[in-house]
Amino acid sequence: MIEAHRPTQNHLLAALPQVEFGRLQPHLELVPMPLGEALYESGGRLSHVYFPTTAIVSLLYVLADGASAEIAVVGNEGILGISLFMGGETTPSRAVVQSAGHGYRLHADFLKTEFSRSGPVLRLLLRYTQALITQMSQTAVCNRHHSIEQQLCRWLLLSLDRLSSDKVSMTQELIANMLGVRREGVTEAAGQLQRRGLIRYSRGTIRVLDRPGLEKAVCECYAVVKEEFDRLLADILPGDPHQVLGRSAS
Amino acid sequence: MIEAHRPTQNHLLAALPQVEFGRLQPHLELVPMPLGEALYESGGRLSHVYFPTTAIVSLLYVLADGASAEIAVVGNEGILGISLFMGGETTPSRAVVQSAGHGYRLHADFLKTEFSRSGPVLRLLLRYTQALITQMSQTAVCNRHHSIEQQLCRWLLLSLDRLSSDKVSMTQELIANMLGVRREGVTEAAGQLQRRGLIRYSRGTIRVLDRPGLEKAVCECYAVVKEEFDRLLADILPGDPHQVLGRSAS
DNA sequence: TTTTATATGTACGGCACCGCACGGATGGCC
DNA sequence: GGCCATCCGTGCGGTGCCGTACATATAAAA
Repeated sequence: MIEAHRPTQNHLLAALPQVEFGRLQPHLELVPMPLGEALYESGGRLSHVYFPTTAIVSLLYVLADGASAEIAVVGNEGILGISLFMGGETTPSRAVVQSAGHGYRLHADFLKTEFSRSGPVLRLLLRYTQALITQMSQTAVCNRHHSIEQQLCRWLLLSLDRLSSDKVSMTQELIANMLGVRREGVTEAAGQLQRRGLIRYSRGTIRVLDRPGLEKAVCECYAVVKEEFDRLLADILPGDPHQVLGRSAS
Repeated sequence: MIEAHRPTQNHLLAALPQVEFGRLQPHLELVPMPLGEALYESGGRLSHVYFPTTAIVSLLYVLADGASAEIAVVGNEGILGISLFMGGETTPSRAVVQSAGHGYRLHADFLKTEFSRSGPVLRLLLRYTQALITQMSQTAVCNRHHSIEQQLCRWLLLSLDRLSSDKVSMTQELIANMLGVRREGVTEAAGQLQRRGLIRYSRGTIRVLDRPGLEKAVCECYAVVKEEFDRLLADILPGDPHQVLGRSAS
């Protein structure tokens, strides 16, 4: 089955007024985002910004000794490459495709021109950036205070919100990398959740069986981030104002 | 001894071109920042932004159970209340004065007007915001992977960079709150550093005896944040381009 | 089908940090 | 000086996660 790709599958693009969207549209380029691809590397110069539609991308920090941690997740609600319009050109983080799919990209120069018009594009991107800051902050606190199991729940729900499916394709090894913990720790936590009937794990595919149950097991961090996204983008994004994120599958 | 207060003690204000600074200056209001004061609370509406000059302010996240963690430090190199110009009006974090001093504040409306001119003020504030994002991200990773001792070193150096003294006034209890660890953990770590002759602790005052030694003991996170601040603000701030942060005392 | 690579489950000692409890030290205050 | 609140040091058992090692299961390749 062939699925049609449209820029408006990205919520930020969809939120732009007609005029702005019209200006951008001819410059939006559909690109595949295969699993594991790095949209940009730590310190690397950015040539484009990316608007995921069906893909999910992780913002990762990698330490000198190879240890890493995910500091934020970006899906079809967001944009990658904020350092371009924030003025820094580069960041010390990596952006790695966590779930394969597609997205649209836009040339750096074009975005900067658009941004300097100080119109809806600027306002929208800054709002989104603030939401991203909230996500990063909450991640920092979660890293400090919550168990692996709680963090796994948070991670699963964040991914689920950005997919139109109840299946997350991801090995425990990769999840461990995201969370910055041992692979065995994830095995352990996932085993717990499975025994409680919340998920079913099999070789790189997690099926969520009981989402309400997951939401009971997760720490507060998930809700804080979700509500802040909804709040910050509610008066900008169209549709149900209290559901910026969330399952788009019925 | 009376010390004169000048807005340009804040590096961001000092970095503004004459014209912009001239517009702002009449609206800048000197305010004391006593230890423990909250400049804003989680979710609270902001009436002003703050430019610290001699004070240091912590951005704290507090969890429902009372546990907390510092996600960033803001001193005379920065500004508090970024959610005002980012468009969100509020954030889920608290801003608490960690080291007493002074700063200047500016009415929200005035700042927003200035920001909407899309001139140097906007560029400067966005650059700073990106540097802040880096600090938050690095904190998240540091929370995950580094020992209390390393984090204490990082915290001390970050504070030192924002003071014009080698003394940090802060009880171990408060530091523990910032780092999101037990007070005893800080006692332990500080004891180690003291035994190695790097610091001297006595009832709420830490004197740094061997800063180079501290810089050897700290994890990479400190340098990453410092270099990113210097890089992002180097072509904006006056003076030595490689020393945005750092001891201003000789 | 057999082989091979990859993914997941399990076990075990070690350690950093936690929660708790208490003793001792310091400095302000009467 | 004597009292008292605050701050710092220390000890102890518990636990969550780590590092390591190895066994098993599944899917892909030969």
